[in-house]
Amino acid sequence: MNSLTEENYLKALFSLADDKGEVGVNELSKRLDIKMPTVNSMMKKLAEKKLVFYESYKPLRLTDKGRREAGLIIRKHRLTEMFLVEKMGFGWEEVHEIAEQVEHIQSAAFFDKMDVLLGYPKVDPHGSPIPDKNGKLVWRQYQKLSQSKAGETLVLAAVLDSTTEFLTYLNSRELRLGLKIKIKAVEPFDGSMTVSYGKHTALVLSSTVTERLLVEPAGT
Amino acid sequence: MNSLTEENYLKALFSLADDKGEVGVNELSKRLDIKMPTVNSMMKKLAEKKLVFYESYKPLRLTDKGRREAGLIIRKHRLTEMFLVEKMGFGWEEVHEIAEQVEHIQSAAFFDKMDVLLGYPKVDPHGSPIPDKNGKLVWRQYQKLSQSKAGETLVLAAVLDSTTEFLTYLNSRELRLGLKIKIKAVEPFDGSMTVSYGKHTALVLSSTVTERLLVEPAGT
DNA sequence: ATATAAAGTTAGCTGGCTCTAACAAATAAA
DNA sequence: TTTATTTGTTAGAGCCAGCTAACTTTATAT
Ligand SMILES: [Mn+2]
Ligand SMILES: [Mn+2]
Ligand SMILES: [Mn+2]
Ligand SMILES: [Mn+2]
Repeated sequence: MNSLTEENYLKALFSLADDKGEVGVNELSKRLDIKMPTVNSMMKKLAEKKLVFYESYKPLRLTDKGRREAGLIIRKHRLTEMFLVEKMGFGWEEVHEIAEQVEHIQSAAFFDKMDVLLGYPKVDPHGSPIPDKNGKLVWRQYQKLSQSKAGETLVLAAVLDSTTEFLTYLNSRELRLGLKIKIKAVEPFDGSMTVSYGKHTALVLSSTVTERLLVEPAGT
Repeated sequence: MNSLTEENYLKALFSLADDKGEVGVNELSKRLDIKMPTVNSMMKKLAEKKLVFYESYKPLRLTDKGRREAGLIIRKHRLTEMFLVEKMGFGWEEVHEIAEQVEHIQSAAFFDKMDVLLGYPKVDPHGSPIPDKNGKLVWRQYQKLSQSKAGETLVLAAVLDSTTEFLTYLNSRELRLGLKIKIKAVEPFDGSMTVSYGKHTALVLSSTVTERLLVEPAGT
């Protein structure tokens, strides 16, 4: 059994992995807000447990086992967020912090029950996919809103930032998942977009925002 | 903020307190399955935090602050058990272990939401009272089934043992809270009782069982 | 009253997870 | 290609929560 601490390292490794599955110690250190020497020794420990490939001065990589265990924790996190929103009436901006704690509960039955009650959901309230019971996670092919062009109509599919601050900002603009958004103009200077959706006919989104929104073409 | 470890000590102190509110180090040590020297030093730490009164070679006592904080953890534990049974479909025999972990979640909103969804319950699935928001807990005046006499009719109000094993035994005999039980006979030799309830006309309960069941007079 | 047993304490050690300071390797800049 | 910067590692320390061994105090039996 992995400790709560180890679980948080695994999750961070998983989510920081680049296309090659590689993560730097420095990067991980910054994400977790834990100093590099601490991270370094934890990586040696996780390597002992066959969860991480570790070689001096080389990037870190999760083993299959490590990736699986990370996926299972993320599964618990996302099922929890979904449960909190769908069954307990929380807003999507309130659930990440709570799930960060609940994900460490050791009880398969607890999360299985959530899964059943929710009807085996495929995505969490932020549009992120929920890994299956083997910890396997697959993202649908979304792109960032920032990469779309004027004239396109898109559906808001997921957010890349689940902090209360960002989601509260989206709430204030009535931006929700599933919303159909039309891009009216893109300002070349700073990348800000003028968009329309629902009752909003001309709302401006900064690139800070459009970088954090994932969309798919309308009608998929 | 208290650590998970400190919270478990506080809960144990609370539940072991005798009529004078006193608890011995040895007693606490056995309950927590932690050796006496470890308990001893933790008591000094909790005394520093003004949660317990500690004097060498004298019994331990929770301070008002300690009792309040213990009560609030027990509140979270019992609300969780109630939520698991009432809203998630768990059996009363499955919830204690899960609640033992969930009680440490730091989120007032999480437990407030449970409270609202449950309609402000006064007791948990095992008949134990749920402390109020100030951590105050009051037991109704129940007595042990073992203290009742032949001929009496009683209502099963609470269990003193929430282990899976005991509750599974009760399930197998269809013994549930709220059940009306008539005592047909008490065997003086070993204190075992022959009782009738529901479809059961003559079922024998050992004193091990009757010691763990709390009852009140039928018609209260 | 004395001896024995039980309960409580002290001292010193361990493992888990964190840190800072100093050093080494790899990468980027000049 | 040499130098500077960034990244990664080692060494040594501290705090937390546990342990055993040895000792002291209090309670119980004889
Ligand atoms: Mn989240
Ligand atoms: Mn977490
Ligand atoms: Mn319980
Ligand atoms: Mn607990």
